[in-house]
Amino acid sequence: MAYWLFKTEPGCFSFDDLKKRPHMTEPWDGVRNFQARNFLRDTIKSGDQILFYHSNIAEPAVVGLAEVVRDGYPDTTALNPNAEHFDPRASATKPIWYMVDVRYVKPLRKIVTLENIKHNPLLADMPLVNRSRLSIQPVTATEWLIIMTMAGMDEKVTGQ
DNA sequence: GCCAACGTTGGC
DNA sequence: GCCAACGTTGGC
Repeated sequence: MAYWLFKTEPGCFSFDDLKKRPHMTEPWDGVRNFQARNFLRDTIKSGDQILFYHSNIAEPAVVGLAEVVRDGYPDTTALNPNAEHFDPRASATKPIWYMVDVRYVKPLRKIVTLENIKHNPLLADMPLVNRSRLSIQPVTATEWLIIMTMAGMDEKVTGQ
């Protein structure tokens, strides 16, 4: 079981949007970056835990927890000419882009802002700090525990 | 809304 | 396969 940080612009898809459908899986589609694609296709597995991060807002922050419920599979929005993230290079046999399904777990008791994270030297190696544009990022178990503590979460390792 | 960082594209 | 131009991300 591994830990990840998934970024999203809340104006596009927010943690509340995920919460509205707690009993449905939400495909995490539209990722069009090769490094993030590789994580989605090869590394991220069902059961992995997710820090849900809101970007491109006044106070960017980790706001909640989610969980991967389906391993990577082809992102068919790339094949749909009407879809926002259509990619004419993609095909059914060579999908290029991948996605996973995630489910809502729970909000953090206190959100952990980017500013909070930047102020903690133990989190200085997070891609969020030094390679902020990567939209799907690995999180170490240590980083996860630190962020759970900052978030006021009693249970250090989540799941339920 | 500005702009720096940086990933991607395409000419050579 | 280098690298300049271009486009996008995302913090501020």
